[in-house]
Amino acid sequence: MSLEHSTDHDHVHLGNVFSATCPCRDLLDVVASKWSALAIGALLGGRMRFGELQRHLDGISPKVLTSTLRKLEDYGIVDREVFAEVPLRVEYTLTPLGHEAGVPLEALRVWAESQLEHAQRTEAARALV
Amino acid sequence: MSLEHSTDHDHVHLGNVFSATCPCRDLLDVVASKWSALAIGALLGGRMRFGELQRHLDGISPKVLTSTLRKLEDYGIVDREVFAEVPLRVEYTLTPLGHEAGVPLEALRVWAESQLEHAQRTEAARALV
DNA sequence: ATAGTTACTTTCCTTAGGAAAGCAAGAATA
DNA sequence: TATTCTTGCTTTCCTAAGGAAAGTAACTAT
Repeated sequence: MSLEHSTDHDHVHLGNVFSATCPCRDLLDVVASKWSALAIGALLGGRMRFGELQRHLDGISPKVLTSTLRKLEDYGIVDREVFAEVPLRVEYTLTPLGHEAGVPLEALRVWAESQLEHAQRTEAARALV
Repeated sequence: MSLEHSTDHDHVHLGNVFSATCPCRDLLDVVASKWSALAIGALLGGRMRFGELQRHLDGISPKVLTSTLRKLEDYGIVDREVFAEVPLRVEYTLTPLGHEAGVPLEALRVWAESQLEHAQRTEAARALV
């Protein structure tokens, strides 16, 4: 209840996403996207290879998957491991930061899935226009 | 623990965001974006006029704000009210659905803001390349 | 007649998203 | 030896979305 004593569990608010120049705005931008949310969601289940991710994220092109994973890697959300085998094996995992981001993203995913009926209704509404 | 008896509190999983053709994929796409997250976050504080939102969402152009709000309106996440005054007044509010979406989005925002240090580190790392 | 207010729209340009095809590096097969 | 197969990409091309700047409509106040 008190703001006076903070513990290790408290996340200190250093930034403001509403400010255009705050670095945390970029972080939000990277994470708040359809493909990032799905990639992180998939990786919550454990490490995955490029091809596995591509099959899991139905409809993604290899180009977009690459750029999505690279951006997440740049921001320390996923980790990329290359195994010099033949055929080549590349595995992606979530970093601790990625796991943290995964919690609200998972909740968003669950929410979206639970709203199917509503989505169908609005789709029908738009079809009438 | 059991999946046998569901109550009114249970959200039924009707969809799968990982499937490209599932309507809930579109819903996720609309909501999982920088500007949508910020607009919904701002509106969690109560109704707002167009100009207020524009000032609150630092860096957004009126064109992008309009298209963001229109999309959210189409999906039943925000409500738009026009008051025939002079000068014109238009107010935006969250629908119940919007409030639901706001919960995980707020958590994502808080997470992004708490990770400022990390964002600065990665920014510094990229600057070295 | 001019300026001010609000909520946009329009134009133009750049960036991101998406489909399709190509590529590199070996291993296995014919 | 040549072809095929696998994986993890990259490249090219095109369209859609994002962003900056200026313009517009409608009415009030000066």
